[in-house]
Amino acid sequence: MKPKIEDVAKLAGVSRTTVSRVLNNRGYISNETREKVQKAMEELNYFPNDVARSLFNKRSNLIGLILPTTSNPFFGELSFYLENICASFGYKVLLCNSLNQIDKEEKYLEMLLRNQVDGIIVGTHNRGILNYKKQGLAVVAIDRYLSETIPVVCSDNYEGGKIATKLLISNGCNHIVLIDGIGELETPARLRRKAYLNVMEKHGKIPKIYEIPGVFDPNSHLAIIRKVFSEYPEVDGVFATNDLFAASFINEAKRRGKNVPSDIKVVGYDGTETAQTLLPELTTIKQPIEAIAKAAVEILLKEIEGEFIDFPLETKLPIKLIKGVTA
Amino acid sequence: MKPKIEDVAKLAGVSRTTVSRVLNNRGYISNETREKVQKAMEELNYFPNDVARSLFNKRSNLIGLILPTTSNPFFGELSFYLENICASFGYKVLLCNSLNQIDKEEKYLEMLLRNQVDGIIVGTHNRGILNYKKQGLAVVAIDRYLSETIPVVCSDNYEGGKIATKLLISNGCNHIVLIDGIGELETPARLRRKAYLNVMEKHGKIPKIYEIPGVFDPNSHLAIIRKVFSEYPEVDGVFATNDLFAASFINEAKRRGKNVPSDIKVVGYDGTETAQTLLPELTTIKQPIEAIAKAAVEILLKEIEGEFIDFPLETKLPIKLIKGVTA
DNA sequence: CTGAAAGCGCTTACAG
DNA sequence: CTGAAAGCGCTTACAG
Repeated sequence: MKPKIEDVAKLAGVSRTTVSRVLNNRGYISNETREKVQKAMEELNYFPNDVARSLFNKRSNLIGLILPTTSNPFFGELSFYLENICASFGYKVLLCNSLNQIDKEEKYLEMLLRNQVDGIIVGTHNRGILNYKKQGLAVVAIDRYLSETIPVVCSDNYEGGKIATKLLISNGCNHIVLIDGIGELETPARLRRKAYLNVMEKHGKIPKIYEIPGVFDPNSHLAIIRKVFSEYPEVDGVFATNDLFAASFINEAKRRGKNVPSDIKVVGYDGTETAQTLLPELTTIKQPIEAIAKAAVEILLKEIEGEFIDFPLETKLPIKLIKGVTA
Repeated sequence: MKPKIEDVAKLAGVSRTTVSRVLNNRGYISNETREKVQKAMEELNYFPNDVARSLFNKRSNLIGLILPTTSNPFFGELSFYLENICASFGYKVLLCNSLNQIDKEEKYLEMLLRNQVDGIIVGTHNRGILNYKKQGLAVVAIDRYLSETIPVVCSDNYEGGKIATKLLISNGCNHIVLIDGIGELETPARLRRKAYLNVMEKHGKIPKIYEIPGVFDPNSHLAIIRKVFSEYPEVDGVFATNDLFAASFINEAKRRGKNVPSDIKVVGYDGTETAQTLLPELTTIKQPIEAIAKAAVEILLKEIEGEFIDFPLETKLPIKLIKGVTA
């Protein structure tokens, strides 16, 4: 049904080898032959079967992308950039939304390996990936330490946490709460918390951390946020480690008749385009999402193309404070 | 390097055929043999090469997903559901962010065909797809009419537009503007506009339509929104065909000292989880994103699995008014 | 119950 | 400059 290389060869009156050669622009072919072949390809509306090519070449030009969920604006934007940048280099992206569930991640991982992906970009917390590094698979992590040999791309989380906390302090807050995701291992994003703790200590203030369990389920934020108000009513500053947490908090504060920023100041994190459009009032730390994507793809391609070891194990990109009105 | 079926066969002391059989659970195999083979597979940490399988089976279990951009919360959430539902049926998703650019769409389309996808889910405006329907490829469109034979899944756009416009009118608005994306052909989403026009006419009100060109670039909203204020200062109601337009409008209104809703009432569209979290005040028409995704995948799989013609050409899912405080 | 052979659609040495 | 042959890693009739 679909034309194959043999059909083209027959129509053009040449061998399959020759057709393959014009397809790949390899070896010598007379112009006459090339034209005959090209005409035949057009006539048949032929395009090559990349599955067959991958099988032979042991190269799929496929990249696996594992992240929690594209529903989240940070990962939605990140996946857009990652995919588009991959496409610009001729790579295709297999999307995996793992919701940070380990069983899902393992299934996705196996799926990607079965599909012979050339590399994997990981934005989830799981450490299971590391088992596969041995298999010679190219891997790059975004904001996650997966193993000593897997390069990481992240933004300057410590600096971001520092700026956010300092801003709240210099704006006169005394009871500053950190609203963070549930305690993941030592991810770079954890440095936001570390910076908060350090700055608080340095200024002689008592830190208070509240952890949201269902990080990617906005409906789960409320219970914890209510706890902040009931347990720590004197709260007058909040550093939320992502903008959705910040928004949920602001919303609940309003519902309780608190004014932001006069009663409570709030700083978020991420600064996605979506959040900036929907909630431009929010003061937040903006991550350079496009730059992160670019760095991640470039490193991964270096790994894939085997350019020795001249890629950095950690790439830290600068963040930026976006001054809104909430802090 | 990577173990292949032959390695397993050798280790287990059987033929490749037999290994394949236990892999696929096909034909008769003695328990003894099966166990030997399974042991060998584990020992070698073997898993099959799906590229080779696809080549033989002429079945890739790959679905192409073409949409404007996962940066946009509607498509971010949609792609999450689509991918997860596909995964639950054993299908993998190749992500394509076309930004509605025709040249990109054509390239993506060719890429998908070369990769032998079993089907394509399309959420972009392009009509080029239709050329390929002949090739026997399964296609389903989300909110787009691509051709007479391609099934469409959408929410009840007309009803949504009607509810939104009526709400503004019943809330006392007299100068209601529609802020819409640039004039695409006859997409189902166009019915939002049609409903607006019909309802306005029925109530003897003058419609005013403003079109935003860079639909997926929030930075481009502002110019048009300013025009609304300068050209039509009496505006007291806005129906925005997506929540980001609505947010941009509200933001500019505030900047101009207008109060929403007392001076101007605003109704948005989409009601994504992200928008509901970041801007819960917004009154909007919520699309049933998960249901749309489910219907789309189910129809596509029916097409792929060739279940005759028992899938509907148009699937219209109900929308819901979310009462916020902006209208 | 098990295996040898052919073939999925390509590409690449190797000859000529 | 061009082609016949072998092979990428699988699976499926067909025999036995």
